[in-house]
Amino acid sequence: MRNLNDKPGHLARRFQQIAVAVFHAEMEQAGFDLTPVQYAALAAIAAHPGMDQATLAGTIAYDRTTITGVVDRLTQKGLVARNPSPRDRRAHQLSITDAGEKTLDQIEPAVQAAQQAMMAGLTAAEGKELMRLMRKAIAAGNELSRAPLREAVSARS
Amino acid sequence: MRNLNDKPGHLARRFQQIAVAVFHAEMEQAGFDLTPVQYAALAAIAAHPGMDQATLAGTIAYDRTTITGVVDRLTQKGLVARNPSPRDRRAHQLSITDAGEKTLDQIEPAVQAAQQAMMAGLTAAEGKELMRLMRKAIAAGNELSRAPLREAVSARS
DNA sequence: TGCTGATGATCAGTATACTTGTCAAATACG
DNA sequence: CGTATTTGACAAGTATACTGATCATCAGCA
Repeated sequence: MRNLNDKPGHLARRFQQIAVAVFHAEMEQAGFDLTPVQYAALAAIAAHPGMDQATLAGTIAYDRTTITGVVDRLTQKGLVARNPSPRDRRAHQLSITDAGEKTLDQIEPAVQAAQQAMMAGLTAAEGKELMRLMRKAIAAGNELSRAPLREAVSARS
Repeated sequence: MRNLNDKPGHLARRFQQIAVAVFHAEMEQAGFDLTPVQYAALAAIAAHPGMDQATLAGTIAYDRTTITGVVDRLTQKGLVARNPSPRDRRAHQLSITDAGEKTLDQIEPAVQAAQQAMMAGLTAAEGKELMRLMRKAIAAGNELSRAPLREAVSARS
């Protein structure tokens, strides 16, 4: 009988489920209230200030409609500012606030701890191999999800 | 700077995202409207008829509150029956209907195709190794999520 | 028997994720 | 220059997932 443990789909969900739980736990212990998505978005905005929401979505491989809500919550927490773009009146320019910058610095240890905790059962070599295999599988399937990863093209025109 | 591609948390989310998309695509192509969770629940009920919802949740590692909604939808589709348990008036006994059994048979090829498609970028050996590593990491972190996997105790002690 | 704690199910609330559709602005093209 | 297509953002609707709470019932124990 085929067990659930033989299905990559089940294993993927389960691994991600644990990863999210670990992230939340570390974040709470550090005294912050940031979800994995919110962290990824905040870090991406810090790295590419002035990007619009669609570009942000592509950079971290999230759906555009999901990003709307994420940015809403980050704005509400005062970590991100959303301003009209001078170049495209449809778009919003995203930038990180001072509070956002500070938060990003302070949670870095918790983020590192979470990434290690979710690999706790593996040796260092196994962890590396797991990441390599996931990267390879993801690269092959990138276009299959609605939210493929898109390289952030720096401003050109 | 640390790239997203070095974070197991991001890779896990991305891989799962693609896995779900692939599952949906195969399911739709086969003419069915079952989500991954609904499939897992249906298969588990078929394998252990008469189990209650809490046991089901433990068997496929889902949160109990999530299972409530999943069973609702399966019942609405006529694939699963929910009856009061004769032994515990709090509990609901779950069983698969004839339509559920038939559906389960018919979607099997699509499920297999989905499991293969999400590993398409890997060699067979790599796929096996990816599953082994995920299983190992999951085993170590099983208790960290709110919905740990629980062995379904078959009628034996 | 009465009390206490554990358990099964559900609900309320929050946050992802996705589909589909709409709207306005920008861009491409003839 | 005007139209057709694309694009950025959002709204509505569905389905996971989780936290925390409530409620009824069950089981252990004094």
